Amino acid sequence: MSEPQDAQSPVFSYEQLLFQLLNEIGIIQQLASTAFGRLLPHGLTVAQFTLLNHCVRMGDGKTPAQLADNLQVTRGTMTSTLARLEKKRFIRVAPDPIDGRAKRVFLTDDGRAAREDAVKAAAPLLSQAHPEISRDMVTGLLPELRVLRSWLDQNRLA
Amino acid sequence: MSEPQDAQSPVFSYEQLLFQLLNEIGIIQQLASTAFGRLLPHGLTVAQFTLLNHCVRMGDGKTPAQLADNLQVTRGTMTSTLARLEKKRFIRVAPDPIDGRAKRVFLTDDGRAAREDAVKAAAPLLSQAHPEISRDMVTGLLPELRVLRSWLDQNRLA
DNA sequence: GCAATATAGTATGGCATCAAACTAAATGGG
DNA sequence: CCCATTTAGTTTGATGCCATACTATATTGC
Repeated sequence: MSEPQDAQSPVFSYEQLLFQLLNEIGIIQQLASTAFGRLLPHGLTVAQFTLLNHCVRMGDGKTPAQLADNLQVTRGTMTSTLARLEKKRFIRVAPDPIDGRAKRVFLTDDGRAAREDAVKAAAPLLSQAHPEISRDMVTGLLPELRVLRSWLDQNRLA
Repeated sequence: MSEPQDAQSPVFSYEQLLFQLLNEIGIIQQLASTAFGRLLPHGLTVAQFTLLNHCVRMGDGKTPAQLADNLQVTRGTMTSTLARLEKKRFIRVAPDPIDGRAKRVFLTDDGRAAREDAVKAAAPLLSQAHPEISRDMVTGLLPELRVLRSWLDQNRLA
């Protein structure tokens, strides 16, 4: 029915192009996260690894509310993920000594070790992308996607 | 502790960079899909809209297995989404006259209308991204992300 | 033809996610 | 001081998603 279209031509509206982009991003996310999740050790899920990784890289001792904000999930979601990680003894959750409403989240030694194992388990899969996905392509994409993320973050509708 | 690093410098390994990229993509996906889901009409979810939209754009009459493959979800997931859309009368699912195992999925008039409404509801949000996210940026990102998606698709472990 | 295999679809169970409603503690304006 | 509001965290219910195990139908090899 329709001819193949070059993305440069004005046949696609800006809205259509942006929608295609977000669509592509959605599928990449799904494929990558499913593949990654399959090889995580210690029964870790992607969400659980993401939290451990964040604590290792950004420092622990944050409140659940801060973590939820940093990782872009609701507090309810964070409550659930923290409970699962605590049951596995990968984190420790202590009451905040100053603010009676708040808690503080700390990594355990087991948690650090599990995160290390996960990083080691994932490395081969990532390496496999080379050379089809070149380093230049990755370094080129990163700043632009950060702009996009930043915009979405700012314009979050509450 | 550590100095800010330019992504071009070899301080980040290829694996680390790719991981950062996938991380960024994950967060973009989550923010975009949550925002999009909030303004969908008729109680549509993102997954349900995606299916309707696919049928409108790529033609209906496909089997659930084909749809699952096209949209990159498992067949179990597709069974569930199809059931919800059928309950809303947005699609019709008929047995395949030739292959006794298969079914065929067709849009209803209500389904087409609901998809139209959804597109109209989403347009303002997408337009809002201009000019922070330029058309050139979008058209530049698209082909590269398609390469990445394609690679992940090919190397799907399973 | 028939047995072995492959494919279509379903069912179950578990995790992640959001929205909305809720409890408890802190904060701020009179 | 106290009440109203804000903030931290939890709970509940719904959806999406995967993995796994299952049924039913088709295909293939002998």
